[in-house]
Amino acid sequence: MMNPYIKRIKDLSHQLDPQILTELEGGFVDKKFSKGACLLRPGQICTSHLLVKEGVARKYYTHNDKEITTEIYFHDDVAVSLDSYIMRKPADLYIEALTELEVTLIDYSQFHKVKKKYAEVMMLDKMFIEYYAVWFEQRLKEFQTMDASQRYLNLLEKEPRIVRLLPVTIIASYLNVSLETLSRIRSKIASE
Amino acid sequence: MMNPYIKRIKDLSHQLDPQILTELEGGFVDKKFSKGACLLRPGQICTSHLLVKEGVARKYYTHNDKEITTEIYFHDDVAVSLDSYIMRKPADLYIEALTELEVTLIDYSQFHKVKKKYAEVMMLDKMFIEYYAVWFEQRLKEFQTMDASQRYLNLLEKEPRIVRLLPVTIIASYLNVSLETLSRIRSKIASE
DNA sequence: GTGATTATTTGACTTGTGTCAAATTTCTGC
DNA sequence: GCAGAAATTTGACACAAGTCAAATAATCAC
Repeated sequence: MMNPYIKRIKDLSHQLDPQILTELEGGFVDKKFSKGACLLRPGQICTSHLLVKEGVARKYYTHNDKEITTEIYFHDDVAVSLDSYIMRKPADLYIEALTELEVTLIDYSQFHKVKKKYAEVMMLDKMFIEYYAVWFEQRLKEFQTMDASQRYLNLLEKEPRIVRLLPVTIIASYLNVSLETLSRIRSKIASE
Repeated sequence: MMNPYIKRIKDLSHQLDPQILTELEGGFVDKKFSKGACLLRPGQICTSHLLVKEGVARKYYTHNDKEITTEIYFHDDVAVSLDSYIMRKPADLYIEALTELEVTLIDYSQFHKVKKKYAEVMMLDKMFIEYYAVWFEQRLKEFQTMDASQRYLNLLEKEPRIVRLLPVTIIASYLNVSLETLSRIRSKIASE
């Protein structure tokens, strides 16, 4: 189920020296958000990674009053506006709690210090971003090669939790189709 | 013109210790390709970065016999199949010379050795991938929010060299529209 | 230059998907 | 359980963009 590269990152991070882990955890803060709460909004600078412990969140931006959902986070996923985080500039998107949500905030500056000190942490961070880039490349390919139905079926196969747990509005905005089109796709599939 | 983040990466790489530069260059090999030559094809493992010194190249994949161009490289751009390179698995795309081409191959294993030895090189590599991820995110956004004409106008503004120097076939496949549609878009713009 | 090939444009038609509006179903609070 | 709100479905229509085919323009070999 889990991507093998993500698995490798996890395995390696569990093998880190306890001393390093302690230093890393010095920059961790646990926080709870209620459903609908906004963890990041346009104009704010994203100064931490958000590690989801419990609940579901999403990242989205708006364009012509339409919401476009770009990522959906479940347990153990990491939410961050990479653009805002690395360039240290204001974000142009929202990160929102879709349910009651518990996250661990991994503060930029503490994480940065530990990365500078320990090459293996820098390496893990690099691996995380590599995975992120490959994920984006894959997702772009899906938009370039699949029509709406194919994207839906693909999502159903690769991310069944999204289809199972989230309202049509969110699923549609993640697939970048209108509510109505998604509804028609589903009824067509059901009638086959 | 140049992206500020890319500029920062370049500046930092010019400030590297001469000793490090020498070690890095130990893994460099210059190579020439003739127009139409293939630098990488599906099934091969991408074991180096290709730094373009002279000429133009592109990356593309095929889907239902249609070519989809994902990146176009000019002087100083770096071509690599990230997926194949980091996972060390066979590529599923082509990298092709669009003109007579001169590149510097940066070999994986030598580069890897130097990265392990010098944290600043690892850092630069990480910054490169961060940029790549942000670039992909941006490109995905373009496909999600712009129609064919907007994508063309956007390309004209952001990457005029592509529009100016390359045949319609390539431009169309980079914009993910048909030849005919691109042709109509251009004539419509010309008539305004 | 001339003919042959290739690239580009134009035309006619089809289709996927969006939009707006209305109907229906599901969810909520009380 | 019921009223009202919200979410989802269905219908009618419009339009962007694809496809196939033919015409025209540009390029190349000799």
